[in-house]
Amino acid sequence: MPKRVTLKDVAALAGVSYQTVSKVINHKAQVTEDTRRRIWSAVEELRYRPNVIARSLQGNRTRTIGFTIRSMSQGISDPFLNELLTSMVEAAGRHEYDVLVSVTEPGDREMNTYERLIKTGRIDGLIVDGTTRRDERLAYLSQEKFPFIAFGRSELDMDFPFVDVDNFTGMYQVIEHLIAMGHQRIAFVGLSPEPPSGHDQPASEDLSQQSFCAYERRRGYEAALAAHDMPLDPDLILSSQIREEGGYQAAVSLLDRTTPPTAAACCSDLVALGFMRAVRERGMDVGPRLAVSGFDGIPLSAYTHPPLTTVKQPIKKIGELLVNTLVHIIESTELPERQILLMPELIVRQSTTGWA
Amino acid sequence: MPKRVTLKDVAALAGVSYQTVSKVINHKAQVTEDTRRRIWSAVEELRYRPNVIARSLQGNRTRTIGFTIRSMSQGISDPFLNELLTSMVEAAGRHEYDVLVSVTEPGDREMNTYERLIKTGRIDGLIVDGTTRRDERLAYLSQEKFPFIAFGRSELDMDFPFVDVDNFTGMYQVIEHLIAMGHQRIAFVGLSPEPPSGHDQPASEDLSQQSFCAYERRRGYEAALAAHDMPLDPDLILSSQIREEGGYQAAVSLLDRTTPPTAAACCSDLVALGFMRAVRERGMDVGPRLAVSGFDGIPLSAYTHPPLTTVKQPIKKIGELLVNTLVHIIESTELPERQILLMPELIVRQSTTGWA
DNA sequence: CTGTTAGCGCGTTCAA
DNA sequence: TTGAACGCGCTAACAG
Repeated sequence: MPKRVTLKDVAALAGVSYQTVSKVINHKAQVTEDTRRRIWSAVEELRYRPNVIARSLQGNRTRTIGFTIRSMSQGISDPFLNELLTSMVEAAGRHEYDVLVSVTEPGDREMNTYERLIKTGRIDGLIVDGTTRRDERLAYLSQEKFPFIAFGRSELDMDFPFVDVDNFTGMYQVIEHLIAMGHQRIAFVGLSPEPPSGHDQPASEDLSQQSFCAYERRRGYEAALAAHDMPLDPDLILSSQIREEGGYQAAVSLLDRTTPPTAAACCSDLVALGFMRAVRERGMDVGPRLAVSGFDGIPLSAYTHPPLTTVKQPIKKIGELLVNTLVHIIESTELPERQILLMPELIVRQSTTGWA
Repeated sequence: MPKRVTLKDVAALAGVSYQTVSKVINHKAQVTEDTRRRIWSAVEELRYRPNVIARSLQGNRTRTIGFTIRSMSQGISDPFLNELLTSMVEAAGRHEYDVLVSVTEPGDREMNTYERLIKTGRIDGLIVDGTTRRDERLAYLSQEKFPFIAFGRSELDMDFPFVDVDNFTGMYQVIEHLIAMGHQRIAFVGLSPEPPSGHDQPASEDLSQQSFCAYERRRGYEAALAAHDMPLDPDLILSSQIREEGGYQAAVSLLDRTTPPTAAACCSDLVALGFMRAVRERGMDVGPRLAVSGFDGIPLSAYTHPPLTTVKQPIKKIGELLVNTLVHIIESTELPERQILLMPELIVRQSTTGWA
């Protein structure tokens, strides 16, 4: 580790006290033009950069925001992370903040992780991903009055800041589209964090385990059917693991029935891909007679075979809004909006329409 | 922001000096069983957690490692990031380190970003991604004697720690496989960071801009052809943007020729997907007569249509090795190996063999 | 205009 | 076995 240059080194070279250097660097000083120049040239010569740790200690703020991803099998969709993280880090940079990433595993020790995160003083605020219907993490952070923002909502008896996409409407639009294409038996492939449960048995009845966004999407499915006076057949509602394999298995279980559905609305693009693979393995074609839709709008969805009908989330914008809003909260500056709901966009492609 | 509990608060409650508390907490004290118990119960009651910023300042180490991703269009493949980052963060956690993520954009200001990163004292070491053939970042870090490790090698006149995959051999194996399948005209679709250049004109001759791993893969391609006495046709070597779109465009340019190739070895799975889409749009089938291969072995590659022949990188292991090695370097502890080269694994699927 | 004193929370002396 | 003094690098408040 190279020796670090400190204020005192600069001060020595410039022939002033180091406190004066500090003032000049922070533009909080009335100094003669001469000493200012001496100081800045010493800074340049020594390539001095202020120690952010010392600054943090003294200022009681780290200019760092935390971001927790839930390890594998839950939380954000793979191909999103890059884009989300990049947009968050870039947005943070614009406010001169850094981003610290932590991985948390749902379970007993999870709250300990959060406690450590917020009580050791290494971050000024936290971005929480993958909210559940009853998310204790949010309740905890709120109770501790720690600045945070959630990517996704939750059914809590409290207000908290969030950025979310209207998953209900997104799925509603998908189902309406499928109905418009003439489908009568539309399956819904939901998400479950753990190994696939069978039919309509959520992996656990515990609301604190159920993904909020998956729940919203399912509500959108049910509402759309109801709005068109179509029956809700519990046998057509599955939940699958979050990745390709889950969709594959769901498809197997659906397609081998005597009366399989003619359309499947999947809760993620990756799941839809797994689903489509199973379809092809059975020698069938994905298209108007057996429609498959995804959710997320990952870039890849345009390049699958057939290209996937999906709902696109404005992921870059989400990252920016999360960071910008959180920074406002941290700095207690004026805030246009603490709760932001974005509309997703239905993208219709050949996986539901065929090649016409 | 809630008020923070400090050592002094604990000391007051336990009725001892705060220095004593510090010793007990760090297990560096001979104290009576009685005071020890009083202290720990005070810690519990107050839910005291040591302030890591203060610790960092005093100890001159932050227990934080930095990870720089190159923003969009370069660097690590999308679907990898989640897995790599997760494995890195988890591995770091085992050493009680955190991970700070930065985004850097290749260009003039890039080195400033690195200077800031290492001179402001916020990280103890750095993991550098997306190395180029002549990577000035590595030279700079090395010259500054800042602890770092690269994901990927570089052609520098110096030794530095890295974890890399043998991309040369990986691509070599792909080409041998294609040759064994009877192909005589095998195209190579390389990677270029910027908008696609035409033929064999690297976006720039500047080695500091050329991706090292892409170069290695191309060398593997050339070596395999040579080993089988096959001619090297410059017209069959393209470079494409790193994502799906690039593969799509490369395919368009290849397939519309009078004598198109019968196989295409792509430098990434995403590129291969774009390629395959273009093939299908022309009413052709990907398979033994028009083979396409990828590189990376992202989970998705098993679910494409047809499933993609690819080279799988042990990404989780890479993340762990990067972190473990870097921590050894930071702490100057014994080190089994500073330069680690992992063998990738060829996975043959139907995109080159067809459905038998 | 500039330097001095003080303290952020902690770990490490060294005395008591 | 415990506590007092000191300093990590910096900024803030005040004194000169």
